[in-house]
Amino acid sequence: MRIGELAARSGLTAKTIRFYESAGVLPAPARRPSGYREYEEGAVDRLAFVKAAQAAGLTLAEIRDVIMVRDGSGAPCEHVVALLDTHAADLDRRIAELTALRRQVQRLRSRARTLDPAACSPAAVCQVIPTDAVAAATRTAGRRDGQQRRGRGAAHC
Amino acid sequence: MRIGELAARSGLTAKTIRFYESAGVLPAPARRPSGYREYEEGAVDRLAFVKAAQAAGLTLAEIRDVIMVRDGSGAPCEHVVALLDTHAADLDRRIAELTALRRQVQRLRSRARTLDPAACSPAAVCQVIPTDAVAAATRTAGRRDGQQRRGRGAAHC
DNA sequence: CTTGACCTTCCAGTGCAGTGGAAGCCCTAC
DNA sequence: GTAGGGCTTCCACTGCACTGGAAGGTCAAG
Repeated sequence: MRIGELAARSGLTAKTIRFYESAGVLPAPARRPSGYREYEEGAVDRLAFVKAAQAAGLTLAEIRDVIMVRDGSGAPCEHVVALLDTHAADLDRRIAELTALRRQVQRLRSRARTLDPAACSPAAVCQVIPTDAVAAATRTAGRRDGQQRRGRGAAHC
Repeated sequence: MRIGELAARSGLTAKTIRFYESAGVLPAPARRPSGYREYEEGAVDRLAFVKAAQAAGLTLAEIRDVIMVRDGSGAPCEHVVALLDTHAADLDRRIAELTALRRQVQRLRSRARTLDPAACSPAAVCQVIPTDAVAAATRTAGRRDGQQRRGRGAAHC
């Protein structure tokens, strides 16, 4: 089948499928004389796996590694289980961070109700966010290094 | 004071301070004849506010808006409270998503213990991640608006 | 023979908050 | 007069998963 049909059958766009090929999660298919990609049935399953693995929180780079193990030495199950464990730990940490941040926001929000809007001084910009209180609480949490986003789901619609 | 001293006093780098100026969260200071930035004391407070607002989950764009309200019409408290409410709702949503994902990963992980590694077929890549199970669980989950962050990093291999 | 859907490649941009580095000026101490 | 540290600007890059668009080739129907 051509890329358009694969896109329709997998629920992805043709553009995304080409991107997946370049990302190494989908093998480069045969080409027609015209240059058009010609996919076999297996491509649908492969894309289903990619979607399922993404939904389980794996990145494309991780999925690519899993697939390379699969296409090389054999069953990647151990590797996958290790990835799941790592992601579970990441999720626990992130959930704890976000929960702490949520509590902090709630505290600020509640405190705001007790403040006099007129008492807000330009120097502090806004007294609802005191310049000394929050820092410690979320210093570990709201750090901004690695992206995440996971949880995806509605990611591609 | 020059930018190096402000950096030391605020706990940021000079580079970050210049970036904040370009992002509109720190007003452009006076310049010495040499072109060096010359900051007043207030800049320390301003940067403390920016850090506190970031710790409370606000983005630089939101902080810039708050500051523009402050420097314009007056007290931005209402605006800030609205932002806090929005972020609280975002956090609730994201925590729920991540919690659902966490449960799903746990399910896959548990199920993996019952599987025979030899039964893994190349077509499915890896039976630990079934191509039909996960989708529904996180389908409702992550919109891409709220960035997550957090250090995933190549935890595998 | 043309229309239009479909396909190709390549380049660039998105969002977020910075970080890295190059090329070059300023200032003080030795 | 030179060594150094600090400062300036500008551009590019990070991570992640796409998405948009341009310029052009392919193919079947009318």
